[in-house]
Amino acid sequence: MKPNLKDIAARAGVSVATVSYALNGQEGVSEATRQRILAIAASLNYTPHLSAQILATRTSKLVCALVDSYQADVTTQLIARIEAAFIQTGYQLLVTDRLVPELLRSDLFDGLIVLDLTLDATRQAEILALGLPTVFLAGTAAGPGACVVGDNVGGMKLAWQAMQASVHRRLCVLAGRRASVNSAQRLNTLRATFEDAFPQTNFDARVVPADFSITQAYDVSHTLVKQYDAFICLNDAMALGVYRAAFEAGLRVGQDLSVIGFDNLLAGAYALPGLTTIGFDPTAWANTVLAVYEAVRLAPRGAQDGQHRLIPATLIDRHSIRKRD
Amino acid sequence: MKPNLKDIAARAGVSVATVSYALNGQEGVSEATRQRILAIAASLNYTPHLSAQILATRTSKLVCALVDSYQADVTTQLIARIEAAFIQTGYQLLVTDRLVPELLRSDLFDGLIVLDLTLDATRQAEILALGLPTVFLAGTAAGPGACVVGDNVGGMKLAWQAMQASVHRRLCVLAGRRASVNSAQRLNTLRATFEDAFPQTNFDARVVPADFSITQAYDVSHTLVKQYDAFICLNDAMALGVYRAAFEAGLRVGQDLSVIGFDNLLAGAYALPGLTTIGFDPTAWANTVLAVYEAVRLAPRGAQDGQHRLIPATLIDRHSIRKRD
DNA sequence: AGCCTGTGCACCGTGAAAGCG
DNA sequence: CCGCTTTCACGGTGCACAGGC
Repeated sequence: MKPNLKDIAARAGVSVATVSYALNGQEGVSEATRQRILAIAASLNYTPHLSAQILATRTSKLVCALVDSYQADVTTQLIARIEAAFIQTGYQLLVTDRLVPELLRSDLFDGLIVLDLTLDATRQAEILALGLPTVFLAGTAAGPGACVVGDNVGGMKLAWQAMQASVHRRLCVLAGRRASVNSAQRLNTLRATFEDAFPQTNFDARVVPADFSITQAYDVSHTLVKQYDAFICLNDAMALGVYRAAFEAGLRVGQDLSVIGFDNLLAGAYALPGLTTIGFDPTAWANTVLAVYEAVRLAPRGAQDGQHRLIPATLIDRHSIRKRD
Repeated sequence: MKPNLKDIAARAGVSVATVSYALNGQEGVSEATRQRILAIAASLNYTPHLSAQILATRTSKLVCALVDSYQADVTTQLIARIEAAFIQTGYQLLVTDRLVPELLRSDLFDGLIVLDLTLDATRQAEILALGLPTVFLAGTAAGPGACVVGDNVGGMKLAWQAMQASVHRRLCVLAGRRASVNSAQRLNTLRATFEDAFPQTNFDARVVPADFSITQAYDVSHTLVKQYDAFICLNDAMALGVYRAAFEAGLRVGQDLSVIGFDNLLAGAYALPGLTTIGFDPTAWANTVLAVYEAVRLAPRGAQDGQHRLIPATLIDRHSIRKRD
C-alpha cells in the first residue's frame, strides 16, 4: 500500500507532526532527524495524499483550464505556454472542456482559466457565478471578471493595412457569431476603419456571417469568390474555408485573390500558400495570464472586475495577399 | 462561505450523518426528511467538498488523461469522445500533458489514460511504475500494461491497396521514429506486403525517416518529389509535408503525384486536395477504452498486462490519389 | 420482539497551534 | 529557546446502535 505520514513516523521513531514539519521544510526539527525522515520518505517512495492536504490546508495549487474545445487550436497553442508559466510558480494545470459545476465548486481547484475565444456574456456570467478566481481569455473591459485578451483593435488595423497593399480591391468580410466578443470587436474596428477610408460606401453589405467556422465559410464562399477578391476573415478558420472554395473554383489564393485571417493558427502556417494573418505572442500572453491570475486570487471577492490586459498584435506576413509592385 | 453538511444539518434539524445519507440516496432516511434536506441543500447551492469525499471513501471518480501534446490532433479528436464515454459512467476526465509523479501518485486520480501515439517502451514503463490503473492508446500485445490501439496491420494493407489503384508507381515511404511502436508496426506491415508483391525489389531503399513530423517531411521531400510519385506516409502530418514540397515544386497532388496518409487528421480533411488516409472510428475507440479501463480497474495489481484490443481501420478515400481509369 | 428512522462517533491523511521537558 | 509531542481541525462517510411504534 501507499505509505503515509504515520508509516514514516513509525519507522523514524517520531510523531506524525514531526514528519509533517520535516517534509514541509518547517522549523523546529533538528537537522539530524530531518535527514533521517527525508531518507525514509524517499526509500518508501512517499508522495503526499493531495486530497488530505487540500482538506487540511483549505488551499489547493490546482488550477483548472476550461477550454471550449480540444480541437480549437488557438487555445491549445496557449495552454502549453500557460501551463509552463503556472508550473514555475508551483501551480498545476488541469484541462477540461466541460463546465461541470459540481467539479469546479468542489474546492479542488484554486481557480480557473477560461480559454474560450468564442465566449459570450451569458457563459461568462455562468462561470463567474461559480465563485472561483477566474481569468478569461476573451471579453471586454466593461464586462465583469478579469480578462487578458489579444488587441483586436490594433490587430484589425494591421489587417486592414495589409489588405490595402493588395492589388485586389473588391472587399468582403467574413464574420463570426454576433454574440462573440472577439467577433464584435474585430468587426466594429474594421467598420470604423472602412468608413473612415470610404465614407460613401456601405460597409455592412460586404459582411457575411460564417460563425467562425471553416465549414460555414466554405459554404458561403462558393459564390463569394466570384464577386469578391479581397477577403478579410475575422479568424483563420474562415480564411481556410475561403481557400477551399477558391481551390474548387480553380482560383489561386495569393494570385487571383487575396485573403487575410486572424489568430495565427498552425493550420494557416501549413496552408498552401501560407496564410497571412494577425497573431499574438503566446509566451507574453501566458505570462500576463499568470500575473493577472495572481492578482485576482489576492483581490477581495467581487473586486476581480475591470482587470483587463491587452496583448499587442503583430502581422504575420505569409503569401496569401498579392501585393502591388 | 461555502456551505457544508453541518450547515445543512443545522437548518434541517437533523444530524450530519442523516444529511450525508439523504444526499447520497442511501436508505434509512424517510422520504419526507430526504425532500426537506434536498430542498435546503439546493437553496444553499451546496456542492460536496471533493477532497473530503476522496479522503473519506478512499476512492475517486477522477481519471487523468495524459496527452503527449495539446496540439497532437489525433489524440485531441479522441479526448472529447473518451470524455463523453467516461462521463456517462460517472467519471470525470482531466487532461494534462506533463507526467508529474507527485500529482499522479497523489491519490487524486482513480486511473490514467495515456493518449500518446508516439509512446515508446521506456516511457511506458515509467508510467506503469506509478501504480495506477492505466490504459495506453499505443503499444504492442507483447508489452506490459493494457492498451487499445488502431489496427496498424489492417490499416496499412488498406493503404497499400489504395495506392495500388494509382497510376503512379514510383513508391516512396515516409516513416516515423524507429522507437515508436506505431511507426514500427506500420512499416513492418508495409515491408511484408511489398516484398510479397515485388520479391526482387529492395524495399528499404525507398524508406525515408521523417520523425512523424510535417517539417521534417517537408525538408526531405524537396528532392523526393522529383524522384518518386507515389508516397505512402506512415502518418498524416508527414503527408502534409509532402503536399507543401509538391506545391512549391509546382506539382499537383492527386494529379502529378499520389499521396496517402495515416490517422485521419482534421488537417488532412481540409488539405487541398483532401488527403486520402486511414482512420479509426473514434467513438468505437473511446468506448473500448472505457471498457478496458473498467476491466483494468477491477483486475488485481499486475494483472493488467496483455489486455490488448484492436480498433478496425477504414480507408478514407479523398482526392490525393490519382487512380487508373 | 422486529422494523423504521435517525444519531454518535471513529476514521480517512495532513497541517498547525499549543504544550511540555 | 530548542526539539518534539499532543491535540484538534478540515468535510464527509458509514458502522454500530438508540429510541419509538
